[in-house]
Amino acid sequence: MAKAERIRIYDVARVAGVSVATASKALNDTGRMTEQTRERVKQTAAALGFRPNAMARALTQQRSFTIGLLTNDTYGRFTLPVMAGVAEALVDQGVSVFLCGIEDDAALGQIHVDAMRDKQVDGIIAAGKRIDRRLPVDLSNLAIPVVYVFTEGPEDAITLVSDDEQGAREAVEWLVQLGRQRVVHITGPASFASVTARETAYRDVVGAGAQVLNGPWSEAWGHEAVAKLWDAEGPHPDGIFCGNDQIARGVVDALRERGVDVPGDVSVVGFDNWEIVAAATRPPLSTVDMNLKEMGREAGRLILQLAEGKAVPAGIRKLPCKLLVRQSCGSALRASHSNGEARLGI
Amino acid sequence: MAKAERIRIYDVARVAGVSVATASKALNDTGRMTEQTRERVKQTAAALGFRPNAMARALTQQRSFTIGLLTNDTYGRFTLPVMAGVAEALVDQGVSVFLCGIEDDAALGQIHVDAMRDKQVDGIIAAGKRIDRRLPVDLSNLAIPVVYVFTEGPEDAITLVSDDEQGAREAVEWLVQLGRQRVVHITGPASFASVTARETAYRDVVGAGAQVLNGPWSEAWGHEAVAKLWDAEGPHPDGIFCGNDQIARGVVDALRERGVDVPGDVSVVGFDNWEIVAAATRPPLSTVDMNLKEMGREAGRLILQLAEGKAVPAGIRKLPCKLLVRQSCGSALRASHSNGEARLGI
DNA sequence: CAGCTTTGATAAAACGGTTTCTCACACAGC
DNA sequence: GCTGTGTGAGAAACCGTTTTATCAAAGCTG
Repeated sequence: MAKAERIRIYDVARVAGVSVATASKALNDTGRMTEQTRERVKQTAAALGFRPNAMARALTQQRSFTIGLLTNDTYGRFTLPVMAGVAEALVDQGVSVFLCGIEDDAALGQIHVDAMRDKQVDGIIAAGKRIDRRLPVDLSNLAIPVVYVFTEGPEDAITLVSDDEQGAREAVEWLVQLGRQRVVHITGPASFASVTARETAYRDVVGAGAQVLNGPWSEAWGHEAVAKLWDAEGPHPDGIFCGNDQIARGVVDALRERGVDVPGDVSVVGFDNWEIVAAATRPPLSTVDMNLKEMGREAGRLILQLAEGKAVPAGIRKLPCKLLVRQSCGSALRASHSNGEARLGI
Repeated sequence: MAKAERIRIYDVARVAGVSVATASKALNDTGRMTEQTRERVKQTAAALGFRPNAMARALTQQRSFTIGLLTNDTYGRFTLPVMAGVAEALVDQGVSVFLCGIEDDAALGQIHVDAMRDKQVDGIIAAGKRIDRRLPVDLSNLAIPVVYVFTEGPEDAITLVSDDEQGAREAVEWLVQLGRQRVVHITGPASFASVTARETAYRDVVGAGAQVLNGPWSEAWGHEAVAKLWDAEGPHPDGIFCGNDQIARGVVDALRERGVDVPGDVSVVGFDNWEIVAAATRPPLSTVDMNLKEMGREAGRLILQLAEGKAVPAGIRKLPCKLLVRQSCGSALRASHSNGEARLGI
């Protein structure tokens, strides 16, 4: 099969016996003409396998059907699901996504933003890995719509973040519902906004007797925190709400090594639903899912609206988290909705 | 700051007092003119902040400075580093990357390939997660250069894969060098080409007394395999080469639970260098890194060559793996080169 | 049947660049 | 002084679409 010359609308018009203008209008369902003519052009185009040149089209219209996804988290745990959601929301509309990792590098960020502008993207989605940090790029005064996802944006921007407080509340309430009396919170560094948000919710639910341990976001810290708690005087906790899944995994491992039964003696809940960690924990970890993919979908929808010129009210939108119950809490009354078990290749 | 109208080359020409043609030639370092004129145009362009419209440029030239990255592994462990490498190799050349996840879905794949063609990408990189599986898309007869990475391509294609045999050989030789006498191999399903490649190398090095256990690619299988080995009669292994890091982590955990010292009694090596698993294992896991990022870089370089019309010989290129020594083997004589500790956010 | 409106289709002008061709001019050679 | 030659610059064509303006023919109206 010869690599055929690409068919242009000119060819379609010639074969269909009409002018280029008519062909264009027929294919785009615009303008006026006999239904018969329109149909003939369409069939000719289909028969010839005509596909319009997106560059030429973008030049005349004001749309390139292209958006830029700028991310800090190349290509980490947070941006990944977001990307998947964005792509999912846009593929139906024929919109393609430029992926640009900027790695906390302002210069690199500028390069990518410039490249995006040159390539006339219809919008930019800026995605991060912390909701209390800005990306090292200036996207204001850009004449291109911008949506911020899981990162801090300017005051008057459209920003999508997770509702950490609500997620944490659900998790802790679940532990309390299970009858746990002494629930502690082992979490990350207090410098993170999500840490304080989750902690606030935790204290709200637990009330007096709240106990929070801050440390690094690591399995090792989970071990260490358990050691602290169990080596201390007095009654041990019977419920542990962890700031993320890595800490939770460390906690569960440490408890097992001490002969403490999870979920028999202690219920443990994590945060993030990082499948690879949560599903491999023994027993599998109950955890809070931030619905990052849905966040991506929503970002895609919003940027599309903006690209089409529709107005979207600015402000911060918190998207709800969802508690995902596995086996680390016991008594799984709540439906599991195990959405997507880890598909682990080699 | 008003969102200024975009500066066109027309504006540059007018301000510089030359024709559009001259301006274009000045900026692209083509054509003939006084060095003085050229410089004046360039300075005018810089002063005005002129940036050429990539769409318009792509229409006349035959380059869109855009490539498509088609991946099966949305957005998993293998494609991620590959993407990073690709992007790194291309950003300097002003080439942007369309990321398209196709999820083993032929229809979705076709949609994305069509979208790429419409958008006139200069090349396509097809990346997978298994070197013995094809992507569910037909990229032959495409009139656009294609490079296959970490996936099986057509016979006459340009394909980049990891050299599993060499990597496995290095790992096992390292165990033997350390004085390990009874090295076993716990690995994934035999249906994977990489499993047989690694096994072949293992048997080559170990010779008589080789023992291979196949199972799923999971931590659980690591536990199970250790149980089988240690519950059996006769002397226990003193070296274990694992088919991936998850299995290795299961093995190390299982050994610790049995009171077997790693690396004192047994040396363990994994495969993949999946930081989040390998670095969190206690002790941190020695493992084989497949250099996926370098594979991505090479793919980027190749696709660039092809896009520029240069010929590149077809065939399968195996890129070497690198043994990364951490603490699960003992006696770390070999330099560690711990390239990039896990940067774990919240 | 003259005058007006609607209809179907087209020619031509964008879009924002690059590239090919043409041309005026200065300069050297005879 | 006339011709050839290189040089700097610009006019115009082109890339492949969309869109606007135009127009002939047909259909109505009174």
